[in-house]
Amino acid sequence: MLKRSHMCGELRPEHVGQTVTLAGWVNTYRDQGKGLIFIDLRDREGLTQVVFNLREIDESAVTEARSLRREDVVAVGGLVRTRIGGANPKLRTGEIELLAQQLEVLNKADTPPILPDEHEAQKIAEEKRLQYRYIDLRRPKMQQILRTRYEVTRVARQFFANKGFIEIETPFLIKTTPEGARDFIVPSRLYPGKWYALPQSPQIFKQILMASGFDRYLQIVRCFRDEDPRADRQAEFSQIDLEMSFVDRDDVIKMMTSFTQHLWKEILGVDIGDIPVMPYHDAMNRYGIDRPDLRFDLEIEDVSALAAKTDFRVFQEALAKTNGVVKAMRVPGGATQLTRKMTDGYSEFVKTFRAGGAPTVKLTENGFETGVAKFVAPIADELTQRLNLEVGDIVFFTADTWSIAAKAMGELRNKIARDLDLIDESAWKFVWIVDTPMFEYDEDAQRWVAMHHPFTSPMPDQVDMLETDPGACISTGYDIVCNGSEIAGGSIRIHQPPMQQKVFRLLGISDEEAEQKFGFLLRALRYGAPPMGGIAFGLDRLVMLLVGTNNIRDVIAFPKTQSGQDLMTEAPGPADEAQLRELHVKVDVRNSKPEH
RNA sequence: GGGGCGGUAGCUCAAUUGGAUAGAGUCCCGGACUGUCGAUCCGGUGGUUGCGGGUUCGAGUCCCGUCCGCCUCGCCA
Repeated sequence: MLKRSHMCGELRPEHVGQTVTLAGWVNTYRDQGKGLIFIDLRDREGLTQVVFNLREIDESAVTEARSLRREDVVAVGGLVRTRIGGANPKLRTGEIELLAQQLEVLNKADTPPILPDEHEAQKIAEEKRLQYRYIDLRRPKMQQILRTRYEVTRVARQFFANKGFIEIETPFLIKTTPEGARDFIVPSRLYPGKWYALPQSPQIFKQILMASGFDRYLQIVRCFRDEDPRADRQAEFSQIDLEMSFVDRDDVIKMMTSFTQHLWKEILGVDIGDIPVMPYHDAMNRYGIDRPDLRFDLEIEDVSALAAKTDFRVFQEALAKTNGVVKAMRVPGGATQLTRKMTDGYSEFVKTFRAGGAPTVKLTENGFETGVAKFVAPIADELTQRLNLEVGDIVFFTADTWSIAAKAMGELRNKIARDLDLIDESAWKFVWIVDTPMFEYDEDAQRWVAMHHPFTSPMPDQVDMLETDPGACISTGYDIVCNGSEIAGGSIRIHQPPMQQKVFRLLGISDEEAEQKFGFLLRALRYGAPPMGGIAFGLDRLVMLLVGTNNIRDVIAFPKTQSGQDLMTEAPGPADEAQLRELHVKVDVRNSKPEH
């Protein structure tokens, strides 16, 4: 076999005159006739033009070169020379070419169903790209994304190593735990009828490592949650998981701010500056969402008090509800930019978030017009003043319970920003969201559920509230949000058994159940656990932001589809009877089809 | 589990109101061409219209079911 001497992105005019050997994939072939063939040879570093010339080598080699097709794997030896036909500015190697002297076909490829071209990839159905992932991953863009992903983990390991963090692996085969997402479970061969679960995160183990005295822990780790995927969500995903001992909230925020700044500097060369801190309720009230996109200015106002003065039944009915509110959002210039069809569309849009609709008014030179203008007439001046309205503005309202109205308005805010192109795509807007409530009440289950997770500590001055007013109790939780995307979340943990017990009870987990499910954690706390706190960065989302994609499958080498299949390997697949017998598992596929 | 969009040649798409032998580009095959670079030009092969049923003289098109992909609500401590 011809031995490779250089990579295909490497050769420059200074190599002219050298005899080299390249190896790679045939990216394109251009046959100029019996005596002259061009091949663009590709490897992960780039493209190099190879020329086969009948005048320079024997005819059989040219004939063989002529049979090359896309994605054949070849090695070519020859002489580097300046291009005769002029340089190609599109290629980094565009000033030179390799005059072939030897050709070895290492693997003749079948005609590829898809091609790893950037201009093709835009058009090719993602289904095909996933099915032939090995071809799609040859694309320079995909290579660059996965390299960036590696760079992120490399920078993280280096940064935290310098800060005294130790990387420790935690098990994948663990015990199923209550709360949280649905677990993936794995049958136990040695214990009939018993099951392992795959971790939703290494949360409990990293806390125990703190109890074990490791002080600072890091792990870049896969997590598993058996929930429906989304554009930015996969059933298996990766975290940069961190935990620190003897720290409070500000210590963690400081450390992780520093890391985030360092990461953006290292990967993009961008100085993101300080990361502001915003209380959860501010985020919800002003932006309607706990991960506000601060790249644009639209803000939401609570106008309940004004709305109460109107006769509009929608407002009155909402305000009559427990926690009923009326929210308003001014869209500057929206009166002219948004058509009736669009505003009707927005009304339908908010219905998907269980709001009733999004009534509007436009402010014209003649005062409020269209929509609910006649209802807001009595509060016209106050509303104008409150929202700083100007002629040409449009105002959207939502009226419902606080949580529904806020969410509907928050989603509408993001949608209008996209539609009106208000988002500064070059901006990096980070914010810490803090002071999140410990619990929210689940109406369906009729009980409190943890907003973060059951191991989150309340703020020190809030401990008494656990008993008096759990719904108002503020946690130590903190999330980093970047451009409307949550990239990390964590908290100070409970490190004293009595408080952990108290929180379990509040969550409706009995002492017996707590002992059975979390006994090992409670004992670990009992035998001496330090105050501790940590965070986990969503690696996939970090990479998505850094490479500028909104598709999580782009940043995972072998991702799954929305129905949890791997189109390349066709997982999941059946297991044979013997395997199942060994695992003491019997399959009971209920046929949900109607009988007829 | 719900809603929306889609599935036609290897790939990307078209096909009028239900109407003739389902077309085009590209890929592939053959030919021409010694400076191309998303090469070009000429010719050709290539189809279970996702799958199963139904309506009809006739279905890519209409109806029912089903599978798959994407987006989304629920869900995701």
